[in-house]
Amino acid sequence: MIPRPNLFLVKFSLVNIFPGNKHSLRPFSSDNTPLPIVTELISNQHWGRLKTHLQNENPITLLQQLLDSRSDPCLTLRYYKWSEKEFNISHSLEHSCMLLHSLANSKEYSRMRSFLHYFLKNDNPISVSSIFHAISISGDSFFAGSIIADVLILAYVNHMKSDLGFEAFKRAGDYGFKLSVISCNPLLSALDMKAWAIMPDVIAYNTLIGGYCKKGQIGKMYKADAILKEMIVNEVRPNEITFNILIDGFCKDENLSAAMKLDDAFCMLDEMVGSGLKPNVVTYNALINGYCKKGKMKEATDLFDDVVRQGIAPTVITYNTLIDAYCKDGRMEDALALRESIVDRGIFPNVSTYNCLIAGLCREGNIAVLRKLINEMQNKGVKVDFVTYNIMVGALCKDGESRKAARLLDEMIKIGLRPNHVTYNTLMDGCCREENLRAALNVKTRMEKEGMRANVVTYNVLIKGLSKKGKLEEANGLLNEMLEKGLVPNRTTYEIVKEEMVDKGFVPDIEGHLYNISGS
DNA sequence: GTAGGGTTAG
Repeated sequence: MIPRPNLFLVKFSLVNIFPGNKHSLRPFSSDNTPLPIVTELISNQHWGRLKTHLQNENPITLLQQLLDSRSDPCLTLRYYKWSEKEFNISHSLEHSCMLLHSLANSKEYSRMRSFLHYFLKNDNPISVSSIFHAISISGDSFFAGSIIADVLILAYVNHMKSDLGFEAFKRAGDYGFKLSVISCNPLLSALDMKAWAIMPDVIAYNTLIGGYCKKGQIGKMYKADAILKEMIVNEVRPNEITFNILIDGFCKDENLSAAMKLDDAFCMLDEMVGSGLKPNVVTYNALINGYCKKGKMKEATDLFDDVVRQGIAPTVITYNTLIDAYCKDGRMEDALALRESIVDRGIFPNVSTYNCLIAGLCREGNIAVLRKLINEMQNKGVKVDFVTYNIMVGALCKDGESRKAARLLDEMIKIGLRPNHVTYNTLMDGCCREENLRAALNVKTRMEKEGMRANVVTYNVLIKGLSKKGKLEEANGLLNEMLEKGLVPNRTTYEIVKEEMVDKGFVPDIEGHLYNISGS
């Protein structure tokens, strides 16, 4: 038997392979403030200790640093509120808007709502026009600005200040922010203009349908389909995007009784064509991906040929879908050849193309080609991203090289790439596999120091590691911590620590979702 | 919950 090559023999340092990345070195935190320590104190609500830390510092400067350092906006929000109360200060309008922008970019809509509620609570005398000025200068995302305006109007209406809400409505128009039915309907009702209430438009319906398609429960597509019918009844015409969302949803629905069929997706395609809409490359990408993910490579390539015959130009995503499928099917030569051939069609492999191939080569343990491919990326000026690092961290962990994987984590931070949950969770899993529980727990501490909160996967990995080594008490401690933090355990949690979960009153329902019979 | 397709974690 040929021994599996040790991945790290390649001297796998993406920085060494990518000298170009060295120039983009960014400091992780400012030199004079130990930001990770501060974020940890905020995260654990150690306000007394934080106050000691702040003795010689301006609380406003710290807010500025938290905002500048891309810290978790929820954490920054917590500090914002605490510092206002503790030091009896009011943070500036601009800082408040910066925080709103970062909450909007993180899709923390309910926190935005409560923040604006808090902001307007004390009969805030700041004029609507100053607020809009601050919104426009404190962030560069037009999209986030629109959401802030939306939530602001809603907050005015909820505070019985519909005159100010109406003023904000007009200002939003001046700045070109796009408002939604979420704020406009309540505003119009407040102004007793019910007759003019805005019907949800195609974008609102598509958003709603997309929301159902993303959820993983049984019957989600039934509900999504019901909304399609509802929009037609309300005389809102579905467009290409509506059908693309639905087709993609059906392709990814794992709960269909006949999992190997793609009937529903193709019924949708018929309905789309029947409505006079023309399927585009996005439609076919979703269908090709559906075939690929169900292991039907023949059908996938036939459909691809059909698309080309129709004169629809495949995109890099079409090719990435096929390349990834070849890789996962063990057909690395086909995958590599396809990546070479697309250049002739004027399509250039991007970082995702390389990520698919790198993941495939790692699975095979084909280090020689892996090294060649990474050189090629460098020559073609395609920069590695955090997914590339996540793949490599995963590969090293699988090889029992979690310490080397940890070095890659350091490296990615050094070159200014931000690790995500996948990075930390993968590394923790690697440490657990090597029964190095202390290292795994250290990774969790580190992730929290950097302002990233542990998620359900984090806890599942650690609880599994601890239980496997018989440390049931500690595992139970983490399970409690997870529940205290308001995280919802899932099926995996249940499978790992069934007894403890049952003790706590959790039972899975028919769909595998957990609910708590003790009512808490 | 702020409209669509591809790559990474339990």
